[in-house]
Amino acid sequence: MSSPTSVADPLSEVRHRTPSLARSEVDYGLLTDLTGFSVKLAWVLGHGLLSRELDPGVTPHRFSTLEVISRNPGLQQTQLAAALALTRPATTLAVDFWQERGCVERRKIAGDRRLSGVYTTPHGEAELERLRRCVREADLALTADLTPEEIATLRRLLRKIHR
Amino acid sequence: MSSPTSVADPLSEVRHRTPSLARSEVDYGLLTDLTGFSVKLAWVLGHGLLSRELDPGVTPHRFSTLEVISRNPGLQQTQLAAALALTRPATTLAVDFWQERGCVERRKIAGDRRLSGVYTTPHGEAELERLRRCVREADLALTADLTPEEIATLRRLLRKIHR
DNA sequence: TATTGTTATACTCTATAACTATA
DNA sequence: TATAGTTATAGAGTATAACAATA
Repeated sequence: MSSPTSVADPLSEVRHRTPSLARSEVDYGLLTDLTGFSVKLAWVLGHGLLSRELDPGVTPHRFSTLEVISRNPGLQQTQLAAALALTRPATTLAVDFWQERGCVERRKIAGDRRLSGVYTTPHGEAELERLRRCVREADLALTADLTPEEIATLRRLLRKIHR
Repeated sequence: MSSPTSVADPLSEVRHRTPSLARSEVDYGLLTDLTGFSVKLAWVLGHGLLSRELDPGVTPHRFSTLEVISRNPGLQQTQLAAALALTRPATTLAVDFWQERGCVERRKIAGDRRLSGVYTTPHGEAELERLRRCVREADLALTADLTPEEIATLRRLLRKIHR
């Protein structure tokens, strides 16, 4: 079970810092009828829950970067940028972030000295394993009010949107 | 019907600037199994579609502000801040933005001279009507691959998340 | 002393452009 | 000349704190 009464329920805590169509006194007009606005509210809530779960400085986006590096050893930064829709400068900074923490390293690729592949270090893998647990927990909290069938349906429909 | 072949399909155009689990060569690992990541991708896509549809400078967030002001005449800025999860300084700037464009005005409230209510102007209402059409169009584009039943289901499930 | 709203300031994130080193 | 990656710089957005006016 989760921790006792001393720590507030993270879901309801983050929810109170999120706009709500249902709880609010104000009239949201057209926004109520927009799928995009509902998607945004769900995203704000999910981002808040996950940010709260992760270490300070480790944003959801930075976690995604490390996860993709881990699953694609030797990925070039240009490919990483394409996969996460980052600019190349932003990718440099993201890789710097994890490299400074000893979680990834750049290795020169033989044959073309402009290129370097990015790899997780053993310490990075250990960190990632810990972060993955936080991420799974935040994702469970996000969908806590849904049945497994509803979660599956929601994912299927969202995937039809973003593919 | 929409415009002819000279203008590219906005959905596919924005999609190409969005990360994609399905189209990409890279392995997204755990991210594939996260509802939160799917929500984020859908949000990025929707935000891109809507930004593209609105005038330069008019962000989705600023549209929401104007819509809420319009539907709640005389709302105080503190209430507006609470409804949209803005800080009060951010609310001041958002109201300034629309006031500079002649779309809203602040009116002093009799009885407590600290307070002022925010109202749309006739010009603001006309602008809003035009913007609402853009917003509806972007929302239709976002859900173009879903049936009406699927859209209803998606909204119901998202609402269960953010309430 | 508390509250509404504004101003000042700083920080993060991102985007563009310019630079380097290779090819 | 084109490309991978870096650095420099500027812009948008947001957050905190300090402030003014009023209660």
